[in-house]
Amino acid sequence: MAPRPAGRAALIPILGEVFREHGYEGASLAVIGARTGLGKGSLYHAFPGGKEEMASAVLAEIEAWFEDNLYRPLREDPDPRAAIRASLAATETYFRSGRRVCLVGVFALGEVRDRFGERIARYFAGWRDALTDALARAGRPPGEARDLAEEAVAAIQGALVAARAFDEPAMFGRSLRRIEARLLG
Amino acid sequence: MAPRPAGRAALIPILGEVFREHGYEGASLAVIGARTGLGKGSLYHAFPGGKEEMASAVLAEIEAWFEDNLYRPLREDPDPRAAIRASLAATETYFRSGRRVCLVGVFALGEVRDRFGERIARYFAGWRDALTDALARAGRPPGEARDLAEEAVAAIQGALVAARAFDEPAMFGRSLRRIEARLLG
DNA sequence: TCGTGAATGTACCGATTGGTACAGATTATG
DNA sequence: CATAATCTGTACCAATCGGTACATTCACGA
Repeated sequence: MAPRPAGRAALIPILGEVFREHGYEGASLAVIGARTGLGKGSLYHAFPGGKEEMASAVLAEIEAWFEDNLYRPLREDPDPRAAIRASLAATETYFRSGRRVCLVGVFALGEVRDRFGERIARYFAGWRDALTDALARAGRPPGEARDLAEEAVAAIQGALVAARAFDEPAMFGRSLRRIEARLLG
Repeated sequence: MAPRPAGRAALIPILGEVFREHGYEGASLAVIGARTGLGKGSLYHAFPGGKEEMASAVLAEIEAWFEDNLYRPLREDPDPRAAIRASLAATETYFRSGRRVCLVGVFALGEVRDRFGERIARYFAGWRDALTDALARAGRPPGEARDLAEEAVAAIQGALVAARAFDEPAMFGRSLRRIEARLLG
């Protein structure tokens, strides 16, 4: 596939934040235009498929980031315990210590799940499986590893919801530390 | 306050489902009308404040339901361990074994949080505090009780997100059983 | 300096949004 | 039956939605 204009790449993080803050349907072309400083002409030039293509590009970037920065290290780091610790630290940074919301989680709860269902499931499954792998390599019995991983992935999502519901971002860090204790304890 | 027409009460559960499925902004008057079988005239007669009043009424019903069926029993049941078990069973039933989403959680993640922020926080705080109370009465040290409660409330939200992301409602029941083990173990 | 294609802003499209106005139907009360 | 209050459907409103069309501007190679 032909390389898209460079500007496109720069837009994706902005689009990500807009989708995070407003959700898929809530992210109108008006607010996207305002945040990117671009008119519809430019937006549709970079993303001929409109909003759907924008969201798809954002999802692709997120998938790639998590694969590179979380899943692969969890699977491949020779020190699985260190990898688990590092992955939780990266998670805290990525979600801005609870001030940022998980776009995939938001999508999962909304109507857009029908549109991106496969990729949403893949994002979560990738996380769970990578964590399962690390836990197993750290000595956990396979079944227990998978259970713990499933629990941790869900707990992270829940911590993001709760931190936002309480309007208390610090809750996210507390949750991550509890999760780390459970995983490594 | 004067009692609203009886029809109003019957509408609220329907409105709740619509808001759950579509979110606040996604629940257009068109779909609300279709689901309730009522025209705008009737809807605005029952809820002069429009969508905001509808959502507010739904939230009020949810708050009351949780207070009556979860929070108060957790605080008052002389057998706190039985109360915790019962509250988790009620939770599984309420969320239809993971097929139903938490409206308050959905609101917390969306833009509507600005509109209902206080009540969203109160819903979560009520849950956490009631569970903290039961755990303390069951013999947990106060700090540990509160931590466990916070973790459990977040975990329930996370389990709902994950169950929907994986499109695997059974995950919710699994999570609840793990939570029960942690709380009572 | 010119030409060319990419990049961009703007006007516009039909559809839909939340909300209002109001006339007519329905119901309860005398 | 008559009258009044309560409901309810429909037509309508301005604003906004996602998306298209197109004329203009821009950067850059020949």
